[in-house]
Amino acid sequence: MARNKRVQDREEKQEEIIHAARALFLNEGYDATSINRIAIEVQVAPNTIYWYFKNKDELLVSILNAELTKHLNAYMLQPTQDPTERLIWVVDQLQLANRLVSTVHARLKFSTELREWHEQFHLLVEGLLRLELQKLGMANDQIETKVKIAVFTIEGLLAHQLSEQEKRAICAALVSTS
Amino acid sequence: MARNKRVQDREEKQEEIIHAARALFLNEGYDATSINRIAIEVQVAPNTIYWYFKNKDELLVSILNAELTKHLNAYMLQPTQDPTERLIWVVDQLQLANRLVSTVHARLKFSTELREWHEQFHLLVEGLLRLELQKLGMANDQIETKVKIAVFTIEGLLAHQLSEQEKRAICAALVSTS
DNA sequence: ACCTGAACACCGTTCAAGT
DNA sequence: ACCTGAACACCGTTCAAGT
Repeated sequence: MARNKRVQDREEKQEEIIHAARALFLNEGYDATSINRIAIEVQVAPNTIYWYFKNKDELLVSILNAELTKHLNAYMLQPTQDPTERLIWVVDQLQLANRLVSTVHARLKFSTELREWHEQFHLLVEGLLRLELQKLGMANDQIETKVKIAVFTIEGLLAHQLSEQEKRAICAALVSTS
Repeated sequence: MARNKRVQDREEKQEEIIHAARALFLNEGYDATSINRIAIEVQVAPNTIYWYFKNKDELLVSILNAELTKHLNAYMLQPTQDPTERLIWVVDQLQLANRLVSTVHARLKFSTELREWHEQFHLLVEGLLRLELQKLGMANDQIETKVKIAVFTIEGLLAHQLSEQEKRAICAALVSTS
């Protein structure tokens, strides 16, 4: 059917743009990557990007959703049961996407779509953390505060490069039930 | 002396620009405040700003230094000895300058001067926190990790608006010695 | 439906010229 | 020393026009 063919093409092209933009955002940064630069990579005119995405921030959100799906899958399939190691694993994964993470925070004030995505992401991470802390048998009245401290600390770990040793000590402290 | 007179004038004009820019950065935000807008406020041509400050980020650093001096003074004069209350006080002060704080983080990647200022600021805050935790008699091998968690959590508190209740619970947990 | 050339409005910053 | 008019290079985005 012509209808389906077209939809297929559109999605392929969208993914092509997402893929190119993702690489550029990670390597050069969001601000340093002009729409023009992405367009060159995909071999179209700059304004063609706007046929597939409402604007630069929505393109970013599309990239983030693709990344999230990918990593969430890996998280679920993780073998380790040790909570400290699981937390370190998450931090390491986020570290690799560090540039995207800080871009999200930097652009919160410019895009409501991004703000919504960010809020969803926070709720998701908090939910996963809550589960881990419950599994450890932490008292319920402590959990909410600990979860928030943990989430903020993870963000801090990403924003400020610490040594491997400091990172591990912090992660261990975050999941300690004392 | 003509020499001194001139220096005086220059500093006055600089402070005038700092004062105007501070208000605009706080009310409208750094990005939303064009150099042109500041120039209008001070009644000069846009490029005149560059006679007094190397660029927009250096103007920001000047504003930050003025703020820091002011608040550091108030911190030292604070009457309360309760560590939780002292911490909440700091968070509240930073909350009021919230827009400046997030601007600093957003612009770290664009300005080395700002990066240096930010690092100094972190060292200062960590130092003050370390002192507070030592006063509480916390074990030395725990302090470094706790200090880092506290600093990151404070940043998180500023970035994400929480309720008064949550804020207090978190601050209390940060200075708990258990 | 998809793509483009040309333009728009705006930005921080620079430079040569004035006093 | 201090200030300015005019320009530069660049940005994300829009619009009318093409196929």
